[in-house]
Amino acid sequence: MADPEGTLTELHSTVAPRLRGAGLRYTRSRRRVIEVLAGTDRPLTIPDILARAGTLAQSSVYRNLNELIDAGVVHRIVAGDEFSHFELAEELTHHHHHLVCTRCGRVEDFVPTDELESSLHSVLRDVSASSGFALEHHRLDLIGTCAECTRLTG
Amino acid sequence: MADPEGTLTELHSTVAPRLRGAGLRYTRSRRRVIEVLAGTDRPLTIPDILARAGTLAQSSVYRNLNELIDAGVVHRIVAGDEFSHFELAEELTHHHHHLVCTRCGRVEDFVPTDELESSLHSVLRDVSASSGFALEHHRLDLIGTCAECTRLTG
DNA sequence: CTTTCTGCAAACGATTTGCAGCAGC
DNA sequence: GCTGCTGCAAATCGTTTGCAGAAAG
Repeated sequence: MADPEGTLTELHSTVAPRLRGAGLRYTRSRRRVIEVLAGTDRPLTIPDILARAGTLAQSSVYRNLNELIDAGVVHRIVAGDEFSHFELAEELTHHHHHLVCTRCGRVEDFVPTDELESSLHSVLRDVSASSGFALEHHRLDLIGTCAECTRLTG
Repeated sequence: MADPEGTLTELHSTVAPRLRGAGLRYTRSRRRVIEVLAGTDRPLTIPDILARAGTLAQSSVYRNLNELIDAGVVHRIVAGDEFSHFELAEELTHHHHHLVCTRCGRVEDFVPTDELESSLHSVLRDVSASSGFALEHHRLDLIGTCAECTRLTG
């Protein structure tokens, strides 16, 4: 958490007005949660976050995450695993999808090629238009076994 | 559930050996669950299934679904909604993706064009190959508001 | 100061599980 | 018959919530 490049500072100044706009205070706990999420390249579970955050009540983390989600700053991923996973909203980072490991439940990010995204977009527009569905966003997950689990169990 | 075309009979004769292969009996409850899932065009929740199945204990449905999933005959969809949704495995029906409504939690099927699927496949192969991830399958969901909810609430 | 948070512990609710009797083969 | 399944009720466990004291502004 050294932040030599001022990335966190920049992040906080993006997040702060969003919360204020939602009538929320940008408290120390919320800042901590945001920092933890910013300091990783994969969506984290509540236990992950608690382990990295120092002293924070579990209930506060749950509550804060829900508020951050309502404010559009954090995104929840339900992977089928026992825990939900949380990450910063794509708007604060970059568009990506997920690799979900069916053995260990771990979720990792992957950034799609422009080619994939543009063909995806054009087709999705058609589908939603023809079914009267108002598309907000899409979710593309690759399900399988991560490198580590493959190594361990074949 | 008239089944004039014998579709259900055919389905049962596909499912039965799979269960036997997994050391499971194809009991009346399990047949019923399969029939209910076959009789709809969208993934159902446990309450949905109970409402359509006649008299079945909730715990048996939960238990049976898990066994059917282990046997590869049923597939679980976690939509972020309070309940999980269940559908027949694609192998018993056809490949498709989902439209998930963020307002009412309803999940509907959509069948992708060949164009989408083939570009998806080629890119996904690349991604998984380069990350050491053993790809089993993919999941593409469109998230938004369904036609009905749009009509009701704008 | 007033309002909104936090931490604790208790409540919730979807899903799982133990057990006694019943059905599949 | 033996084994595996069902139904019921109780237990589990991730997540939510009520409340009294503590920070934010």
